[in-house]
Amino acid sequence: MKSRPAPQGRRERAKEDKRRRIMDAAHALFAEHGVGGVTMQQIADRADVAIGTLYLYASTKAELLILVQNQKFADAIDDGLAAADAAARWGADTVGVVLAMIEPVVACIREQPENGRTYLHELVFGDPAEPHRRDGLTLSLRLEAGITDILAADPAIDDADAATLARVVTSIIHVTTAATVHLHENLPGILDQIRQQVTAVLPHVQSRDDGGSPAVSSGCSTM
Amino acid sequence: MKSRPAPQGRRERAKEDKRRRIMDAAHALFAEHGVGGVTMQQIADRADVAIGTLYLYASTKAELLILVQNQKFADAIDDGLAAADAAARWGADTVGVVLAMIEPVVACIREQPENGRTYLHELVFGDPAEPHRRDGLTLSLRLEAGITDILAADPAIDDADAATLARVVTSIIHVTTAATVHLHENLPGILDQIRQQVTAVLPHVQSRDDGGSPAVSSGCSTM
DNA sequence: ACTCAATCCTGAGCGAACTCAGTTATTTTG
DNA sequence: CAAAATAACTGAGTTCGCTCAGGATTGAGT
Repeated sequence: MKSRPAPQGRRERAKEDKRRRIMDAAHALFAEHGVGGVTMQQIADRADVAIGTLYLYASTKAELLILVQNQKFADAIDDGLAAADAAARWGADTVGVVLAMIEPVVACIREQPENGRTYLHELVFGDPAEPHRRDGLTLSLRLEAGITDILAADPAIDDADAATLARVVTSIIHVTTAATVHLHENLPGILDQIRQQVTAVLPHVQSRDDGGSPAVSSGCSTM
Repeated sequence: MKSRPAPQGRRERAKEDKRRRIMDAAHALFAEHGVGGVTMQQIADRADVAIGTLYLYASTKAELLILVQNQKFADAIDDGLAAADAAARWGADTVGVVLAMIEPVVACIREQPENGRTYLHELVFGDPAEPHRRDGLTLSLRLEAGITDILAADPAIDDADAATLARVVTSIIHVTTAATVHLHENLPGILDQIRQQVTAVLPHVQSRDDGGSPAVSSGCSTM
């Protein structure tokens, strides 16, 4: 009766609609007040569902945050991959390419420090069984794989070490962007800290200032 | 009446006694059930104080955990420093010395995984204003300083880089010991992961089996 | 010995994350 | 189309971390 219910059952559509409302509500409230400044009840009210329903879509407040942040994170990683590609084509050295890749990601995390910190933390330390967290971890792996590729392209880096070093770089990013010690610093400051550590870690031309060694280099590669 | 009240006022003694009881209760219950399996009320009961009183001695459940764990952590660091000294005297290479230093610390954290993970996390991500957390951070710095010394003693490592690399090593330890991904692994497994990463990170003699290219390099720089 | 600050302790109560038994809406079956 | 089966939703209730107004204890002043 009354026209075709159209694609799929009505139930599916209702669910999809609810998911949207919940995500929108959570996104808006988290963005405005930070995770800690919002209650699940508020989100449920804004999404016009009961709290119980909210917990059907995200089994935890953290999961809800992750659900929302995954989107931004995914975009940031895509941006980073593109930027890294551009930088590599432009002739930047390995550290430069890595930083180009990282920059959007760090910016995304530090955009709203509280949310970004909590997000990162929940990803790494939370229960990977939760579905949204799983998605986030997959994203995280994509980031790490991207870094691995960049490192593997450097002739000075043994291919066998590339993955290990990429993991190290990931740890550096995680701690530097999320630790309370660095909370007061702005984005350029954070990126500098990361650059310093990544530079020290990669088997690059050691920047000695005792003479006149060319800084940017990668020029040592024979390409 | 009745003998000398002895050292200081009675109040001070009562406070000291309470602190002891609280720490003992927290220590025992955390050890047996893990942080998540114990309520503040249980701790208060066991220490024979009111909950309100508990919060006078540790302003947060996390702070209470930190208060308890700091002791073990401090001991572990001392053990590590001693072990590193021994290893160095014995002639171990830099990675070996670093691992000797780290081993007791990792063992301490993984002794009761849940508590160790939470402890580490609260240290790094919590509010440094809380006094006990401050103490823990100081310990953390001691660990990092120890690693810095070890690295600085290696002629292959630029003194300027030692501190930076020590921070990287600290990040590696933090993520590898506390991330959920590594939760299932046992202590040797964790230490292996750390060894692998530390080895990749330090500008050591790269083990090349491809023939004869002089490994250490940095040789591409014109120095 | 009495008063009276100062300090410390107490536990009922509050807020918020999360649960679950019961209800309602949708789809399937006869 | 009605009835049964299934899936989804609801919100009062539970738990636990944490607070704070009031009560008890101590030690100094007189």
